[in-house]
Amino acid sequence: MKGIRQLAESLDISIGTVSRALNGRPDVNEETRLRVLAAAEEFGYVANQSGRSLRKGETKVIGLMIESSAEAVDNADNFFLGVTSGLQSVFARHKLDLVMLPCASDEEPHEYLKRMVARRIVDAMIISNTQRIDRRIDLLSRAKIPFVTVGRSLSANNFPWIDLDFEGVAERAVERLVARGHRRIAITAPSSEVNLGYVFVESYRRTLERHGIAFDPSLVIRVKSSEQGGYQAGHELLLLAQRPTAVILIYELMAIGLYRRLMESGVMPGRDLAVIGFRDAPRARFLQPPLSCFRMSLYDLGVALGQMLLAHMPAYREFYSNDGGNIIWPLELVAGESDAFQLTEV
Amino acid sequence: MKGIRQLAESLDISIGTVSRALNGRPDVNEETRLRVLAAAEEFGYVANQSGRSLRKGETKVIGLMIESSAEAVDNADNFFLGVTSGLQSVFARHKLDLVMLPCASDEEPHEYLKRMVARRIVDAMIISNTQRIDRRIDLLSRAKIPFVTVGRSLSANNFPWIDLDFEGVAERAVERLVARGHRRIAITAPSSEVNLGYVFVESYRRTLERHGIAFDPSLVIRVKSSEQGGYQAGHELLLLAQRPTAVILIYELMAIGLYRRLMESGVMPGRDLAVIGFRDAPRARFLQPPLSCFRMSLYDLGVALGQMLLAHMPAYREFYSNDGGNIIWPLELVAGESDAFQLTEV
DNA sequence: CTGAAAGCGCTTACAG
DNA sequence: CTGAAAGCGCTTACAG
Repeated sequence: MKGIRQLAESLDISIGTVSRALNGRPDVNEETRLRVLAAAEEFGYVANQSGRSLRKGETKVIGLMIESSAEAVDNADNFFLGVTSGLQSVFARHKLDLVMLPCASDEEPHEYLKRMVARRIVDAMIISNTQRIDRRIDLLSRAKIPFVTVGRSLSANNFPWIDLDFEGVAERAVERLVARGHRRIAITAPSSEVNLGYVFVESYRRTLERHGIAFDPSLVIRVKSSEQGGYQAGHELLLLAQRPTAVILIYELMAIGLYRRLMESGVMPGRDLAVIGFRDAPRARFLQPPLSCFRMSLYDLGVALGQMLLAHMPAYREFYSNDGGNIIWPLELVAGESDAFQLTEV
Repeated sequence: MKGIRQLAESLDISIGTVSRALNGRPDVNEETRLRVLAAAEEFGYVANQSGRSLRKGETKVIGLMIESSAEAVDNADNFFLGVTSGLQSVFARHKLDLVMLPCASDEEPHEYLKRMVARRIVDAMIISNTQRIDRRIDLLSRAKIPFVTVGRSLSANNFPWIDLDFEGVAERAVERLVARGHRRIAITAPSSEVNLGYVFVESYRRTLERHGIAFDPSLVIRVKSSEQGGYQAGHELLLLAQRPTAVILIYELMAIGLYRRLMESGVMPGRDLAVIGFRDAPRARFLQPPLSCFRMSLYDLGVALGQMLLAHMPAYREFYSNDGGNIIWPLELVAGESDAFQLTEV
């Protein structure tokens, strides 16, 4: 079986009728439709996507761009795989397929996206890992490709995004530690220009100042967002002249490396140093003492991203209310034991 | 800028010449080519993939099918992200793009693949998680879509595959444990029909028997290949009337759950029970005592998969020798301390 | 309700 | 070296 032509020939009707029958158009005799459907099923015929796309100007494919850097691999981040399920549950309603587009680490993300967009492989894009200045946002805006980002950026002031509540997490983490008597609280920040780092540290700073604690730049530890980065952070913490009594992590897997480095020096998390992590991750659950961190549903985030994206696509917007609001995605505190001690005055 | 027609118009030449210039055909005046290239760059023109695919009958896209089940998400497996880099390094040489096709957990993998193949979104496929009987292999063979699998299967006797050396791992693990005096060695096996489970257990059985140790079905513990599965395995081990002195795990993350369950009962891995894991994973490196396990390069595996696939594609086979040989991918032992004790007679 | 025909954006023999 | 034209597989006005 090749194409619609062969199928039509075998049924002795025109390709137009076959197409209409297959696409559920109302102006087809019911008996004809049944014959066509049966034959298509028998021959395993499915419309060639290229022909269809060329004619309709749409591909019915949505792309999710991810970065497959060595760092991402080492981190073994399940973030996007988790989000994927939620996205698909929304897209499936409209027979849209999701493909993940991995940008190789040796390719510039902007160039990669440009190529994907120009080739018109997808109708819309979801991008993530937004940088403070992110040219991809201009690119997509100018190309008029519907898109939504995971993460804010300064690059444009009006585009659809959903971002995790980094402010809220930093604020609540600081509050929690201050309530337990901590005044010297360190924080980790990513060494890259990813936007969330700025948001996170800024909220930390504001919350500290609200409590009359001066912001000390030496307590902002810039490391990679990885297990290794956590180890490095532990190392740097221990070297500080006046050691902090607490540390807030920006990335869940850092806790693993941090714990290890601390324990190597006989410093016990949850007893000698309070630790609060970011997102609850299955892999971090084994930590002893259990890590205090924040939890969210990746699936629900995927659903929200999918709906927001469709609300911005002409063909689907009727089904989704676009209130124009971007979303700060809330996270729920999971109290562990890594910060469960009251600091006694030294 | 829309299509080739507009670009040709702006240059006042025919679309045929533009196409030839852009595609590096030799029969184009060098000056003309330069003008075309400059204009294309300026307008950000890139050939529409649908038009191109339709005409050429190829998409220049390779698909990597992955399964985004809840289990896969929880496991946070970086396996495919790691392989991706290697694949891309090969594909980039031929301007082929890689897309990851996530099959939703509520869709039957065979149906999903059928749809992807029929729509002709990709020129070739890489599939994984091969089952003992896997209809996807017949599907791809019949559709004449070039493909390569990660994992063997009984479904066909001649198709290109690369599989991890499960035999070798099981064999060496058993040898190692026997050499340390163990006779009662348990093994975990996946509860699904995934082919590797059969290979793994069969090799374990053969090696035991070679050492005169009878195979005891009660020591084959069927659990999910996940952290939770490891916990469950630990639980079942402890319940066995005659407790084994060693256990071999089929999946790296199981070690995390296993350790936890054992420690809850005061059973210390590496002292009270020998443990050997499968693949070395960044996340498992924190385990105390360090896990004895096996190591491999995901990147190199990706390169090998990419090359094997291209050797089976008419358009690229000239560049790659296809010796028809499938590959059993070797893993290297990383000796930890989880099995570093000699069993003394009880 | 159905058929014949146009055309989506490309690439490539074929002429010249 | 270049242009004009055919045609890849579809969908969809347009006639009837």
